[in-house]
Amino acid sequence: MSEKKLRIGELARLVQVSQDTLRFYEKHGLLTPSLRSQAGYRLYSQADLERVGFILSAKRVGFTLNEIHDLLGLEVTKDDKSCEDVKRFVDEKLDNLNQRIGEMQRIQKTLKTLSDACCGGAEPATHCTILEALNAQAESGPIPRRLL
Amino acid sequence: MSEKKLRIGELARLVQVSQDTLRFYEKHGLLTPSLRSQAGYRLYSQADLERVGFILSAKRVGFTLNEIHDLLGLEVTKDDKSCEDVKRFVDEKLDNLNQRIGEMQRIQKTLKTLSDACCGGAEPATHCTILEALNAQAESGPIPRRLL
DNA sequence: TTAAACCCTAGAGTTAGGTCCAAAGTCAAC
DNA sequence: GTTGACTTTGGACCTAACTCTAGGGTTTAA
Repeated sequence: MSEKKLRIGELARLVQVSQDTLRFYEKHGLLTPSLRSQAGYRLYSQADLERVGFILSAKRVGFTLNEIHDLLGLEVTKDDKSCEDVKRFVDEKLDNLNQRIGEMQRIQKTLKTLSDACCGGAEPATHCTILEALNAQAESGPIPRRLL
Repeated sequence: MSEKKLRIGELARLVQVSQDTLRFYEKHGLLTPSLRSQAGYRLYSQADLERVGFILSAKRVGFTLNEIHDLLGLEVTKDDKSCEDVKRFVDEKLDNLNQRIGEMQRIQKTLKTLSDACCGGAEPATHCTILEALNAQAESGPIPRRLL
């Protein structure tokens, strides 16, 4: 009852990247298929699938392949003295993840302001560009000035 | 009472990028200084400063320079029939911004799981790698299994 | 038993986003 | 009136992350 293994083409289709990309990740130590067939075909396991899932996900949120490599390499062992290092590294990543989420939310608001203000909004052409929308936001700070 | 203009070095220091980068953005149509001195020096206005701020912010959250170029080009005019287009474009960006925020939060949780579980946590070496942490998360779905 | 569809490797090429350099002009201060 | 810190241009160079090509082996369905 060994699990079903995927060949490179199947995995590629499944996760929507090219076969070249998967080979590229392998060359750079991010994803080594757990097995090869007699003919030398790469055979990917379920775990490999999860791994590539993480890689792509991390990539989408802005980690570089190098960072992802490091993340995947993180491992805390029982007798750990590297614990501190791991925690430091992870916490740093957490920090700038937080910062970027904040920034994204800010841009999200800006885009929303733009989208709302422009099409059939009450004010016809007041907030008309990204930068005006940004300004509109900035001006309405903690205490929204326009309402005073 | 014309506003204070910045030369390229001052702006560069202010926003923490190289002068080359600013010139690069100019060459690619993202940021043209509002003025040049007689000698041909670039002079950046307050508005230019805001613009570069937006560019860098958008870049940090994962927009490409091309996308940023398009975002900056967005403009809704009074007699607008392009309104639909703008809205479509912006809403699409909003969508994948949302998706990426979700993904970031997921990774954030994973990292937190890792950080918590590893250093002095109750369970010593159970969740020890990113992928195990991911799994731990997945297993505790809507109804956290471990607690049942 | 052969054609179509798959896989392999090695290495060259591409794109985005800078970064570096050389040769030369400008400006403030001493 | 020259030194030193600034600026200009054009073009070469760089890194990350693919993407493509050539030349060849494998598997499977007809």
